[in-house]
Amino acid sequence: MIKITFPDSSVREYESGITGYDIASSISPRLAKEVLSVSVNDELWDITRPIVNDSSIRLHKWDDEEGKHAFWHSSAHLMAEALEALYPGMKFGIGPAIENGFYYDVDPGEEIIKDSDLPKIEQKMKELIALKNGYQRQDISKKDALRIFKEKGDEYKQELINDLEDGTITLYSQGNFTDLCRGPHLPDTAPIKAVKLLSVAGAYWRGDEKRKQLTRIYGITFPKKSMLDEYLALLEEAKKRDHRKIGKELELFTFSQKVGQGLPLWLPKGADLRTRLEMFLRKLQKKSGYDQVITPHIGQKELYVTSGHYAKYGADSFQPINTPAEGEEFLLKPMNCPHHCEIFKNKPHSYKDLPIRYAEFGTVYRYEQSGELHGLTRVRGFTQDDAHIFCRPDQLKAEFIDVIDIILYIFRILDFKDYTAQISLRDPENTTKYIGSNENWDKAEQAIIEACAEKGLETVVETGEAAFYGPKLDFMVKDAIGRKWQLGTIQVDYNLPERFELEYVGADDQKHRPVMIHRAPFGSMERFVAVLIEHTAGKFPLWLAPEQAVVLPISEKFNDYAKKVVDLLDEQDVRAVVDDRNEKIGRKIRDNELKRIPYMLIVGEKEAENDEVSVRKQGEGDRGSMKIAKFAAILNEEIASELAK
RNA sequence: GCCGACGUAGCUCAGGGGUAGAGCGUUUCCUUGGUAAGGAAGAGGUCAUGGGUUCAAAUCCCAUCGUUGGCUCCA
Repeated sequence: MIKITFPDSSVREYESGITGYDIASSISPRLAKEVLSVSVNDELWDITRPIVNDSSIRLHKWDDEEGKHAFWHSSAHLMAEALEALYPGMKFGIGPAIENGFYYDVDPGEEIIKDSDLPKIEQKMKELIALKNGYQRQDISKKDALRIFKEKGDEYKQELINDLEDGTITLYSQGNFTDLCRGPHLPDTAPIKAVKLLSVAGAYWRGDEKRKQLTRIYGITFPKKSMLDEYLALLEEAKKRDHRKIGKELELFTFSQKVGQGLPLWLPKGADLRTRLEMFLRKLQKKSGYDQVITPHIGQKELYVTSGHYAKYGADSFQPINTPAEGEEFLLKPMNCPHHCEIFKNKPHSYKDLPIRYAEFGTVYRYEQSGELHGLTRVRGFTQDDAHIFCRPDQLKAEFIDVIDIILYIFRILDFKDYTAQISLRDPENTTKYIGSNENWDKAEQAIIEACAEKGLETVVETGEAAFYGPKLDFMVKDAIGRKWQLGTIQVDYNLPERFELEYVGADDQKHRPVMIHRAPFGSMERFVAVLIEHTAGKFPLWLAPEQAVVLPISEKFNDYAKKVVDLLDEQDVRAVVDDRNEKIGRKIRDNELKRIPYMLIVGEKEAENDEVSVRKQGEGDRGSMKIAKFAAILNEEIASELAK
């Protein structure tokens, strides 16, 4: 007999050799039907694998990550089986479960797999599901594993096996398909009731663009047909929040082929929104001791040679601008830090002056590869809400924490709850990617980790994700369909102060090197506005809305009164416009609802007689009539409460 | 940059080897209406651009540009 410990710490005895499935059955038939995988001493197992030692277990159903994972991973194998049947000789890379579904990277040789081939692959998968083949696990020696895949002619699997320890290698087979795999898998294909292959993409083998590009097929499966329908409906719904769509509908921004790709044109309402965000941050920064500076859009190439950016990015960025005078070379400003370093050097600084905080809404230009451009979230010309803090080493942590506070404050005001704070450290295996001494890197990384710990900030650590000159703390926020974008960023830098030979005079009358913090709470105005649009679906908070109210005259007879209302509201700092089209009130309401203007003010004979407006809130409906001044007061109160979070 | 998809009126899209369609928007006229689409008439397109095939190309083929789902990259 063995002892099985459950998550609630209860312990039951079972015969040695019991399986996860058997344990689930012993609890309830329903659980047995739903269990997909099992964690045995925190290792994920098949529910058919015999447990022979005392263990603590967790059973996973569809609702658990681990359950879905087994389901989708098994689906990936199923797709591979279908592919092998349809395309004999196809070679396989890796095929994992992902957050939503699964993919498989395959090398179809001479064949090209297109979107239009997906239905026939789906069809094959459905045929294979009907066979209800079991997934068989098999331990195998490294030598045998290599032999099998060598015979099959699959060099990708051989490469993977070569990186594995002998004694840890397992194969899984279902039907005619055998794959190198750690598992776990479903007992058989029967639970897979709905299949949808979503897209075809190119993906470099092992993520290395110097290696062969394989064909990646994305798919998703569900235990019920209705769940697939719901998922697809959800995706459709999410697409309605796409900032590119809403940006067009609400006339916030546009692009022009003639101006160039990745170069956004802000339309009046978008510019208004963006300016308001800038003013908001300006005010916040003023309170936090920042000084606003302004620097030019180009700088001598030499400036970026000094900063190290030219060596790192020069070849892959916009090329130098040449002037009629010989030998002059300028670069479009790809970042503001070198300029700010030169501002710091404008005069000598005492330790008493520090920290010095230079802020600038600095527009920068970066040559992003064409395939990387994406709406407003990835562009070639954008404006960073940048600032550089020059401080003494003993001030670093406090400064860092202050910046975290600014970012969290902004997220709170704008209701961004679902964010990830990511600490990006350098890859210790590959230090040539970075500049600066090991000692400085260690100090900088330590400072970030300590500051986060002190703030009690929940973080994830990514090694190898640091900037080339220093580690950073990034705040990642998801868009409508779940893609993560970096918004706020804080970076510690010991390198630029050294390269620019920045100094201050200490209490000891000696020269010392300041530490630098790069930070941008929004990240860039473009990306921030994009994510804000997707979060709000274009229904901006009142304080940000380009138009806060629209006055709707019942008939053209009341257009003059409507204009008077707008003027009166303007005196109370309320942004209002008139819809004076020759349309019925129902039509005006509909159109302005769709424009997401927060308040509609309906005016006709009754209102004109009493200096009133009939108030209607966007998405909510009639709020009754009130004096114009009262409405303005209510609106300003609402704004105050939005900004008091 | 790479793999896949797409590009038709301001917007959303249908069509498709025989010379251009719808709805919305826009313009004019009628209507002056009280809480989510009033009516009529008109204007508007070198079917992304450049080649090729063909008696004939918006339609088929190639290239380029742009957009897009991914990959890589992201100072």
